[in-house]
Amino acid sequence: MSEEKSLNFLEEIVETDLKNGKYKSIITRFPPEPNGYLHIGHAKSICLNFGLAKDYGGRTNLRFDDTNPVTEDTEYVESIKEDINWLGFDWSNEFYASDYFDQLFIHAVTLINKGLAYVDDSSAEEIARLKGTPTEVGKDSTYRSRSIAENIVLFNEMKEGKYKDGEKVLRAKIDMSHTNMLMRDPIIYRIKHAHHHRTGDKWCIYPMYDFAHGQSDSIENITHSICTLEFIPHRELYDWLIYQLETFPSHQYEFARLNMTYTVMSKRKLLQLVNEEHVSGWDDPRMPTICGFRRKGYTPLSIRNFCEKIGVAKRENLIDLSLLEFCVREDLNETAKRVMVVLDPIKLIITNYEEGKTEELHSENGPDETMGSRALPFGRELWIEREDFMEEPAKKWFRLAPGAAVRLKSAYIVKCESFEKDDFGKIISIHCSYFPDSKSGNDTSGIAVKGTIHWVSVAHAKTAEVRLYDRLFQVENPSAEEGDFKEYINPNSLEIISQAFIEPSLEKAAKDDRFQFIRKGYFCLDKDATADKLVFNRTVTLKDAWGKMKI
RNA sequence: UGGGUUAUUGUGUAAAGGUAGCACUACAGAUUUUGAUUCUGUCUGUCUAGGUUCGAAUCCUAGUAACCCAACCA
Repeated sequence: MSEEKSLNFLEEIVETDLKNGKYKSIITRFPPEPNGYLHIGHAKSICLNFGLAKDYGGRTNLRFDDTNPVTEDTEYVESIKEDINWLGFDWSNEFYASDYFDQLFIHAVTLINKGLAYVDDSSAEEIARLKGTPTEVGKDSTYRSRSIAENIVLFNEMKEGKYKDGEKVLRAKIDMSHTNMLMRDPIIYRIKHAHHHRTGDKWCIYPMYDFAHGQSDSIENITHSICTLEFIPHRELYDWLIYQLETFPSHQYEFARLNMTYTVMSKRKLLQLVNEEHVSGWDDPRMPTICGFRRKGYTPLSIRNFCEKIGVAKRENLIDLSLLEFCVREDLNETAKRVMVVLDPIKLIITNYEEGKTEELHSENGPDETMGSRALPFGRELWIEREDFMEEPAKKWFRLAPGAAVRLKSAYIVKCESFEKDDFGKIISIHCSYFPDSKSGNDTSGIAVKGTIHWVSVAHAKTAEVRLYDRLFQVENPSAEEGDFKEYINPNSLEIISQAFIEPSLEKAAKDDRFQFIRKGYFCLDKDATADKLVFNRTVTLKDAWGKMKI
């Protein structure tokens, strides 16, 4: 018996529709507005839409919802396409809502001819006032009773450019006392004398979201139009338009958007972070954008796995950042090359090791033997991590301390004999003796040590800048806190180590390489790296049981 | 004083009247030349109150809480 995999509610809907023969195959769509960069919340939607089609043998269109020329730009179109591809998905068609402007105009005329739409000359303020409130019914506009013929003339004049922005709108004629605010004669066309990134200056009237989006779905024969919870009230209008226009009956289904701890997910807030320079840009590795995660070193697989693990449902959620971190560690643990880098150096001198001597040692590149090994130069003087030495060792301390011995990874066991301090009491060097017969691979010393530390040969070390990223916010849910969310920005979200010591093999680091700096975390090369200056980003730390114990 | 949606451990997500499961987190232990990985184990849950039933997370009734809706944004 094969274990029955439990389905999320959307998969159940699709399976039922397919089983009942409602559709022969499904078509979904991912409908970004090209006015910003994609974030991890979009990744959830992408995985859902493309994943559903992939799992059930359907297709997915990429459709840019470009009905507001004022805020949209081709720059965003390109970045969105890049991000979707990077995540590992391909679309069946690349469409634009603006491709349908002619058809949408005809649909609008149809509504007018059916007496279901009218041109309103009221100001925005007046329209808002007459709309009422959720608890108070609206009132009809005085223009609501215009004749069909007059509406046709006026709407065409709107299209011809006879009116200025805001002078007139086209509204659906539904019900000003409807309990659903969206059904109170929603605006479906407005005048905007603006240049559109695709249609140029052909149009000066543009359809509103509810009109354009739903009918674009119909035009593309989208079977399952999946969106987030806040669009639930829109569904009634979505269905009304399909019914009145007698177009393909696409159906809208809603799921809860992704929220994650220690970050914000709204486009508006992310834009603020960029504009007010709290981060370096949309692809700042601290941003929850897809390009931010990419630059930080996250893999497409890890993000897809994350989207799989968080599930899909209709209740508000706040996902632990630790789950995402688990996913990226899970992937990188298997694939990242192990290397040694010392971030906060202190010099270790092996007093009984011949001066000027160099040995070539070897170390495994990863847990899987097929990853091979690499040469590692070893000498009398080494850089080790400052935090790996304690003058007065804590209990359960496995690392270096006066009189204590540790294994130097892939090298020898050393024992601390003494250490030196400068005038300020800062330790500047540690003197050790080594056991020649403890060499890694053929250790005959019989000495057992509890700790193993990483190191880099002073004589062979190269340098690099290393950027250590931490969570962008200090609180779990900055959006839910009192006051401005930016008050909760973590002031220590970026620590730059301008000169870390790296093992020589890292000089050949390439763009898509992933590394584990042993005992320190996963890292990748940053786009700022040049031939003269390497720059690494920390993708994520390793789990740190000792670090937790200390607290 | 309206309408809509949702409620299962710290966080997510399953269970379609029949043993509340899985993952992350946390904690404990084993292994470890990364205090990583791996392995083993432990803790915590059905919003509340009634009802129906042999049996309720699931059905009924009444509450409660959270989120969404008053852009010529999407």
